[in-house]
Amino acid sequence: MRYTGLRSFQAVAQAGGFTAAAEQLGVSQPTLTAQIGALEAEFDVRLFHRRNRRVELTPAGRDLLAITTRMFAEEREALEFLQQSRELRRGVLRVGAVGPYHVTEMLAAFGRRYPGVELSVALGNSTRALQDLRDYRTDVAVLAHIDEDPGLLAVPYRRHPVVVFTRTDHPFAARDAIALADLQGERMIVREKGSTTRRAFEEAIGAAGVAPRIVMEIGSREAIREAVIHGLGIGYVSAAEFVADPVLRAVPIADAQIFTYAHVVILRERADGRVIRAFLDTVGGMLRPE
Amino acid sequence: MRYTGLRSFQAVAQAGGFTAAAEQLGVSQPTLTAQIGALEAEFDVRLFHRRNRRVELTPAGRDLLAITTRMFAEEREALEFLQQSRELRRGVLRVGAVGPYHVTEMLAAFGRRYPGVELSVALGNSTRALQDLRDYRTDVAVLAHIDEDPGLLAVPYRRHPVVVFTRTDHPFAARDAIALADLQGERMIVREKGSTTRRAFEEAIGAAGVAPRIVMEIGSREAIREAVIHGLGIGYVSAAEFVADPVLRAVPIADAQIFTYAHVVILRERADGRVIRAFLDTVGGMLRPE
DNA sequence: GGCAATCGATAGAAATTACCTATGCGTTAC
DNA sequence: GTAACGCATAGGTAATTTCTATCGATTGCC
Repeated sequence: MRYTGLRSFQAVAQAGGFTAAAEQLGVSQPTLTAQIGALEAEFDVRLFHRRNRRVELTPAGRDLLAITTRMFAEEREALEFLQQSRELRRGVLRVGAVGPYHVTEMLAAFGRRYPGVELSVALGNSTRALQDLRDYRTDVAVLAHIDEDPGLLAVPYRRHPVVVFTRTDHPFAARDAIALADLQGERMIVREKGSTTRRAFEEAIGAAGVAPRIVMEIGSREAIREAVIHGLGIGYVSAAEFVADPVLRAVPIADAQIFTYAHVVILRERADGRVIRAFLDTVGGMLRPE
Repeated sequence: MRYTGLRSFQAVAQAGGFTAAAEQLGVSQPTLTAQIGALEAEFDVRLFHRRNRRVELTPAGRDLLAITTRMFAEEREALEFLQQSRELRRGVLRVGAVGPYHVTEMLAAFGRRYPGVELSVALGNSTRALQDLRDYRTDVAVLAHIDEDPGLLAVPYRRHPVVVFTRTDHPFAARDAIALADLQGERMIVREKGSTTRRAFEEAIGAAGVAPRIVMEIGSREAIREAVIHGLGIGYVSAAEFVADPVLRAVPIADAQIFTYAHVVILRERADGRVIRAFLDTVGGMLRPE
């Protein structure tokens, strides 16, 4: 009652009459008569003088109007906020990712489409990214890794071939491509166990029966790159993550389909969230598995 | 729906849970589930993460909460205002009067009883006072005059004898009282036609068959006083309105009951107004005819 | 000066909304 | 492992809101 009464009061006060307010409010005039009557009766306060055919605010009504005007301004703001949220003219999208490679591209596209939505990116390893996702600290994760958790939904975004890279003084550096078999006995520096790239690579050489000579295992892309630059051996990396250098050369592997995949991962239970849907939709138009 | 939904949202957000909010709000928990569910469905926005057995605001929820908090603060203020109006801890009382004689006394008593109510007095002639009353510019009028208008309600407040006043060098000045008959042939200065005092006075001398000699008719108490001071004749005035002066002397009339009455006048249609009722009630305790 | 139009009040009924009880499912705590 | 806790669901009830029809009164127009 209190809300409806105040709303009717506000409308009548602003419209300057019951009939006008009723039209403006989309209700019938007796409704307003009843509601304002109830309000006045409950608090035993006259809010309007019904002077003949005209209504006029009492002093108490004037004071009340000042308050309700502010109140309904806030209400409008709340509804406007919700409306804008629905239309994604505002909101927040928080993304966790292991590297800036793909996520920047995705967020650029999303940002163009929904300029009102605030974007935030948390970079970290895949474990952290997944934990943030599960804890609702992020809405989306961009990962290579695929967790078999049924609570997760992973959408393949893009795949990249794994390439070998060497110093320019290595024989491979002169070639357009190599064959997997060429790696037999090669001194290689590899990623740590658990690396998605390593898993894909080892699967391929295992299937081909090729056995490079592993000289070092390092848990960092950047560190491997340094090691290769210093001539400790050759390395491999996802083509998307290869950083050019004057003394380095990336060489494709011709006869093997070794890929790493970038996935967009969300919580299945949040798949119907509006911002998340919009993000997947935006990203969906960018799918281009190499 | 919108209001109830927002109220439920506000309660859950502040209480930190549906059950706690339900208790605090005096409704059942499913009510809140339904209402917030409806709100979220209507705008397709998640406001809370229902994470296991705990609820947590989403970013959108946090933004909305900031708005609704302000909104409900305004609502509380509005209800508080109405509550205070009911208890007359605030409000306005506007009084119209012809002179400050009685109204000051009444307002002092009213002000002591209802310190929160703002008081205002408009002094003027009785015509103006009545017009202000009819136009709702004042709530109460304090008048001598009684209008026979059925729309008015006049409460007698106090009555005052009409006294004769003279210069101190006039024979009457030495007497404790005079009789009506003593006025026969006296040079008198009288009020204008329509004056309540004049009507009461003439009624009395008419009944007694006494005929003073009217030397002047003036439409102002102050002007009559000046005229008497200058020796143009003797005057009469309501005892309550007599202003002392070294050269003036007021003399009661022993054998006549000539009175003027102070009335508290209100519009009958507003007799049930809270402030007006309170005023009449306060004044009622002060009734003391004479 | 009379008639039509306008505005708010009233009465009674209909539709929508808000709300409750009972219960289920999953998690947390002892 | 069991009990307690917290939110979701289902179905029904109570309360509020709102409607239509009509009246009474005033204002404006001709």
